[in-house]
Amino acid sequence: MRFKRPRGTQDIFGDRMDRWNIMEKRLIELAARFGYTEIRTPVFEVSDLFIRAVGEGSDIVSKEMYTFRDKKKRSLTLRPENTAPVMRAFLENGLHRRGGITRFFYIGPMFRYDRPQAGRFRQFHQFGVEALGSSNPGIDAEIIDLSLEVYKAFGFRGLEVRLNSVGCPKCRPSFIETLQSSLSGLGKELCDACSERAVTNPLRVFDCKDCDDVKKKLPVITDNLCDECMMHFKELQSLLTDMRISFVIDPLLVRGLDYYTKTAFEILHPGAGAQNALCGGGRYDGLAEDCGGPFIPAIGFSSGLERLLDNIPDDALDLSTGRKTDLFFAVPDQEFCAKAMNLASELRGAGFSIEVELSGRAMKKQLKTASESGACYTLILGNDEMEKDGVTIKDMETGGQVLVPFDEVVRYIKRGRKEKFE
RNA sequence: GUGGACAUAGCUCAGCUGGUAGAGCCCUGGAUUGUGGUUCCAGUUGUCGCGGGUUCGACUCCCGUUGUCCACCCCA
Repeated sequence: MRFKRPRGTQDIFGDRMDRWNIMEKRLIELAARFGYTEIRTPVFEVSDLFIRAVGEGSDIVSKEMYTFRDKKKRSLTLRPENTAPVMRAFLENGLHRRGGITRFFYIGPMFRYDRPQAGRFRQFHQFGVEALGSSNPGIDAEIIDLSLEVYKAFGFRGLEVRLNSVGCPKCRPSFIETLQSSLSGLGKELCDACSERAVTNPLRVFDCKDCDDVKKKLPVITDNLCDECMMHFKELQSLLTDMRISFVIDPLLVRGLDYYTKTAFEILHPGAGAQNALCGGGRYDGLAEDCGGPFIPAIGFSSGLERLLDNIPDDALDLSTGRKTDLFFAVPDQEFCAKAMNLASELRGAGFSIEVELSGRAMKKQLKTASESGACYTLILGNDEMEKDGVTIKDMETGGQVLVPFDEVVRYIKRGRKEKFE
């Protein structure tokens, strides 16, 4: 074969497709239970949206975007994340004029030109939630609660909520300054990578795994918050405590996207390897203004669905309930296909699902396929049956079979419905 | 973008220090001339990822390339 799927992409079908469908259905139900409605935005946007929102210095923008030009030379980008597009849609459609809180969820593919690895793809899928229009810490708590419910719904245990506040434009710049000066005083105690980070993106030093000793000497953001951020942070903590949601304050948690303010959180799944962050989120009070809109405080999170699906405990997602077809139609003589298909549509009209075997293969194979399809009854239409104006109906559990006249087939199957299909 | 491992039949894999490929599953046919989920028999599996080099000869060694996996950067 000449063609292969592009690097970091995947074909989803069969059992895995079933699992995806079950997972998505459950996510949508859960979001609805919290009053979130779905929003679908384009998979590509004007490149500037991401450059402005996510931040020019971020890795996402500097090396991971799928950017291309269309025939009018406009620069477009396959969305690497969906918070900025949702905010763009919110503003563009004038939804902020409705007032109150707007709650959206989304589910769909995202694209990042990154090196594929366990739980990481170039086209991947995210489920995410955005609540726009409130700076109340209560909505932060709601979002964290919702994100945890997602994983509970799939049988996860032992999850850990990491919580931090990354400040706001009032307090973060001065913190970064003190951080930088304290970093420059450390000189060679820093690893090579961190020496660079100290200049380009000092907050990222907190992510370094080699510089643990150094980190203890650094100032901590939660000690340097302005009054407003501090109060927000404290209120959120007490709300979470009231809601019996346990969390770990992690002053080293910094998010890679520029738009985050105040609350930042992650949900960790210990034992998932390097890709143990199942979901990340936070508040982005400045994003609406960055996009040229009014001040709209907002918070959200997004969850990587491949990571979710691959980490679901084995016993938690039951696939055995989904019978594919009720009935199977074996047709040993292909000349009778038309008659079989007519009967099949009659049965479909009566609400049954039925698969018609049109390959003309040996009976043995047809029955084998019937067996694997999980059908309760197999209808057989060949020479013998045609001569008697009926079809053979075989009960796949008992193996017994009877000849049923054509005009009684639907009634016969319906009679069996009670025990077989309910 | 960096480092490491790997790449053989549709799938899972074997193939020792170079002599041009094998098993299981699947699939097809038969025992059962139209009857499955259990047997038994037989058969088809293939540019040994791609390109180049060394060699009388390369799946095997060397180089490059593409892809996969793992880790880093970063992130979901």
